[in-house]
Amino acid sequence: MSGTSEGQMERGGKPAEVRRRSGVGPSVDALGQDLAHEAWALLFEVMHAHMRNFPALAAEFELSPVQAHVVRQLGEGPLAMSTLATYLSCDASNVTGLVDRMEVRGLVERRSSEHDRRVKMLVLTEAGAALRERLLERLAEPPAVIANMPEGDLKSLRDIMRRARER
Amino acid sequence: MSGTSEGQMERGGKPAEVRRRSGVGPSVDALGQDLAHEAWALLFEVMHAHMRNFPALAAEFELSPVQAHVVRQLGEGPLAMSTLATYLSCDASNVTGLVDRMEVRGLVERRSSEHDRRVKMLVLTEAGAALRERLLERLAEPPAVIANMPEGDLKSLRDIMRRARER
DNA sequence: TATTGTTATACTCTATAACTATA
DNA sequence: TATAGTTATAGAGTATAACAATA
Repeated sequence: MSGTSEGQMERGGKPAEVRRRSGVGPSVDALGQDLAHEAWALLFEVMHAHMRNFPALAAEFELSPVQAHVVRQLGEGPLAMSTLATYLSCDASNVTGLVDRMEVRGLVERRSSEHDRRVKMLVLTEAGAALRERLLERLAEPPAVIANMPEGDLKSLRDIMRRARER
Repeated sequence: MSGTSEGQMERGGKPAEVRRRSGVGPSVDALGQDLAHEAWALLFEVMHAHMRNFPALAAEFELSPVQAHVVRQLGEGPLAMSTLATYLSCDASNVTGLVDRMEVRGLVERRSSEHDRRVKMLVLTEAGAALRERLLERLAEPPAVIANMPEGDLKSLRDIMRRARER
């Protein structure tokens, strides 16, 4: 469930254009454009192009996009199936088949929890961990749009995102 | 249950930092971290949570993620099926079923091209265009991580992304 | 009774290959 | 022959519902 989505529904309320010019809410610049909206639109545009490439990136490792996500998550330590389902924002029933396929390929293992015998903990195999290292290095490669930025922009961007993460 | 299961504990580990080899790639700062890599990692982390929410956002309009993408693309004007396949980075055969489902829902129409009768052009119906307007407004809403930024950061971010887009 | 993981079922997205109707 | 779109088929991700084992 997406907890942030309800407060934004417009059921007879004022459309976004009206709010933008009303002077209520965030700062408005000289063009009458909400600054946050503009920055977000630009960021979205830049990130969208890159995110669309993610399936192809995962395929470089013969992983589906979701499998790549799982490999990434699982590096932090053992994870219960149900916890993984929460992280993936999907129903627990899907995790069974997902893990089945990854187990067949020797990437993950199911281990029964000793505390609660209903629970199965997932861990990366040695092969899975090795694959994860390569995947993380590949993910860490900045796309051209970032790599081509001048040093000043990179430093500003880094600092802005550091602050954003702290909030 | 004291210390009985170190190996089974969930999320017990430390975040595995990606180690950067020095001397590889562009400039390296005092920490031995490549600046572009660091900025990219932060941006990726901040954006990742939001991008993962896209299926739920599309579902607010009873669209699959791909259908939402199509509605967005189709606003620019009529599009050949094959061109849409290129934009979606998928095989043309998939577009048939995709458009079938959207046509049944009255969101798009197929129109035979007059120049080349093999080609079918896709256009949004009136209902599809109306849905697109609502979808674009929803997509334009900045997530909390952006909306909560101070004005100075927002302006810097906007300017950096404007420059990046021009390159 | 409630929870964890599984199974069964159905729908969508995706790829490959074979087909059609045009060009 | 080559191209645009379709159909057939298969595999993967997703949701809901019913179920067994365990708590």
